[in-house]
Amino acid sequence: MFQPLFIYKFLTIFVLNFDPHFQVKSADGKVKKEKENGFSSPGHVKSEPEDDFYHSPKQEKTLKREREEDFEWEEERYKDGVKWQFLEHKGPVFAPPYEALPDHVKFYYDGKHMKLAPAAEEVSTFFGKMLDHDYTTKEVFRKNFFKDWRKEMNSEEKSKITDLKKCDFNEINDYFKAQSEIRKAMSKEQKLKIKEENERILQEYGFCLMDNHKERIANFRIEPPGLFRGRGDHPKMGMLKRRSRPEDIIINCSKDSKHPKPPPGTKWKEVRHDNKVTWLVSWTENIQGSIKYIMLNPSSRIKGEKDWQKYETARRLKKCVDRIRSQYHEDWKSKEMRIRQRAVALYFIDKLALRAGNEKEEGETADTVGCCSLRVEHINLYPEKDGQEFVVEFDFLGKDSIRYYNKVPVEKRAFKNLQLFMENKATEDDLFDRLNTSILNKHLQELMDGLTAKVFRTYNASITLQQQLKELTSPDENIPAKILSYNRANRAVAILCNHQRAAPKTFEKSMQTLQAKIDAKKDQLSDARRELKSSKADAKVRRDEKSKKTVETRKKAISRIEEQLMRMEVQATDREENKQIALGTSKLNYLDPRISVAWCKKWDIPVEKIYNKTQREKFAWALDMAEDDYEF
DNA sequence: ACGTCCACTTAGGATAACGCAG
DNA sequence: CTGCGTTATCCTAAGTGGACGT
Repeated sequence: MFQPLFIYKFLTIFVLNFDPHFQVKSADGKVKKEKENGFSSPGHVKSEPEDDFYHSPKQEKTLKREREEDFEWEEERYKDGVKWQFLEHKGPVFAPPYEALPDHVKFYYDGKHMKLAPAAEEVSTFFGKMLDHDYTTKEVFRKNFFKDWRKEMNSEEKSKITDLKKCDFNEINDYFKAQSEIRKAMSKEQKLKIKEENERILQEYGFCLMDNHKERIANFRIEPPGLFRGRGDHPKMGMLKRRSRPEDIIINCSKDSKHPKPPPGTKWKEVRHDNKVTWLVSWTENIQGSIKYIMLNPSSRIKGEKDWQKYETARRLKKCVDRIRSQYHEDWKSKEMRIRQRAVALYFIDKLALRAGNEKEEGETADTVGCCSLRVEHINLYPEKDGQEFVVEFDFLGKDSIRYYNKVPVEKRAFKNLQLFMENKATEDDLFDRLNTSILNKHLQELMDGLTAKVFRTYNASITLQQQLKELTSPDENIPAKILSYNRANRAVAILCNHQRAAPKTFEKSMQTLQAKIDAKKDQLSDARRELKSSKADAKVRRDEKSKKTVETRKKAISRIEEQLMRMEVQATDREENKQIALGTSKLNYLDPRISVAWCKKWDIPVEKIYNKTQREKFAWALDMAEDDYEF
C-alpha cells in the first residue's frame, strides 16, 4: 500500500529531475502502459528507480483490489475542494504574429486596388479565408464582421471602405488556397521537419507536472484571432475575436514551482496559486466575455477520477431510480402547479434524455432550449395520432442548434398536465413557468446525494448500452458481426441522446464504391465456386494427391472470399445506418467504459476494435478496473 | 429568489494524418 | 508512389451546475 511518506519522497525526487524536454514515447512511438492508481498516462516517467515501487509485479486480482483502495485514498487526499498540491508548467503557446500579405496579393475596393495597413489587412484575411464558407453569405455575419473590421481601420481606410459588397477579397482567398497547396506539395523532408518542430513544441509546452505525475495538457495553445463562428442563428457570428496577449493571461501554478516565463518584454496579467481549481491558464474572451481555460488531457488523473466519479453517481441513480420514478408519478397529482411541472419535466428528462435547459440571455446567444426552458411553441399535443394515444410532438433546437424532433406517446396524466400548463399561454411563453434548472436540481439533490438533471442522461445512456448489448450480441457470430452489434447498441444511445452529424459530403459516392466492391466480390465468389466444382470433378477422375490438394486450396479460397464478402456487407449496413448519427459523443461522454471493456472481455473482442489509442488512454482506469462480469 | 460569475463537461465541425487501391 | 477517402485529432463553442452576493 501507499505510504504518504513514500509518496512525498517520490515527489521530491521527481521534481528535482523534472525535465520537460525528455521523451515520453518509446522509439517506435508506442505508448508504454504503466499502471498507477489505475491510471495510465503516456507522460508518466520511466526509468526512475522509484518506478518499481509503483510497478511491482502482483497478481491481477490483488492489483485490482489495491487500486480500488487507492481510489478511495485519492479521494480523501483532496479535501475541501483541493485539487492538487503541486503544479508546474511552461505556460501557453501564443498564436504566431501576423505576417503581412505579399505585395502581389491585392485587395480591391469598388474595383480599385487598395493597400491596407497591417491592422485592417489582418482582419481582411480572416474574411478572405472564409469566402467559400456559407457564413460569409449570412447577413448577420457580414454586418458584425464589417462593424468590427472598421474598428481596425485607420481614418483613411474608414472613410473609403463603407460598403462590404464593394470589397473584393478574391485574391486573398486564392492566396491562402495556394499556400495550402504548397504545404500539401512539400517534400517529405520538409514535412518531417515541420512534424519534428511540432513535436518539440509538444514536448516543451504540452506537459505539466501535477503532484507526482507528468501529465498531458489538452489545449496548450492560446486561441488565435479570427472571426467568431457561432452555431445556428447566433447574433454575434462574424465578430472579431481579438488576439490574446500575455497581459490578458492568468497563470495558475503552485507557489513552489518554477513559474512560466512570459515572452520577453511582456508580463502576465496575473500569476496565482489556486489549488482548488484544475486549470493552468485562463483568459477572458472578448465576444461573450466568458473565461477560457487551459486544462489537462482526458488521460490525466484529475480528469479520469472525475469521469469515474460521474459514472459512479449514475450507478447510484440506478439503485434508486424506481423510487424516483414512482415519486414523480405521484407528483403529477399534486395540487401545487410547481410540483406538477417539476414532475413532468423530470419525466421528460428521464424518458427522453433531454438536457436540463438553463435560461440564456436573450440576444446574446442562439435561441436554443432544453427541458426546463421549453416553450409552448416547441410541443404539439395529439390526444390521438397514428393509432397511438396521448402523443407529444417535440420540435425545438437544442445545444449547438441541433434540431430535436420526436413524436412520443406519453402517459395520460403527463399529457393532461401538459394541456393544463399550456392553458391561456402564448406560443412564446415558457411551458414550465414555475420551474427552472436550479429548482429542479435542488429537488433532485434531496432525492439522492449528487443527483442533478444531467445524471439521468448518463444513467439512461449507459443502461441502454448495457441492455442493448445483452440483447443484440449473438454468441455464435464472428467478430465483425459482434462489432456491428456493438455499433448498433452505441447507435441506440446516440439516437436517444440526439447526437447528430451532417451526413458526410462523400457519403453517396462512398456508398456506391462499396456496393461496387461487394458486387465484384460476389462475382469472384461464384467464379471460385465454379473452379472448385471443376477441380472436384477433376480429382474424382485422377484420384491423385495433387488434385486433392487443389480441391482443398480452392475450398479455403472460397471461405476466405465469403469472409471478405460478409465483412463488406456488414460494413455497408453499418455505414448506412450511421449516415446522420454521431457515435463519438456518447462513446466519449455518456457510456460507462467499463461496460464496453467487460463486453470485449466476455466475447473475446480486442478492445482496440472498440476504442482507438486516444480513447484507450482516456479510459485507462476502466481498462484496468473492469472484468468480464462488470455490471453497470 | 434571483442575477452573476466561474469552472468544468459536452458538442459538432474543421483539419491533419493515415492507409489503401490503382 | 500518389491521390483519395476514411479516421484521428484538434479546435473551440455551447452547455451544466455550484457558489456567492444582494
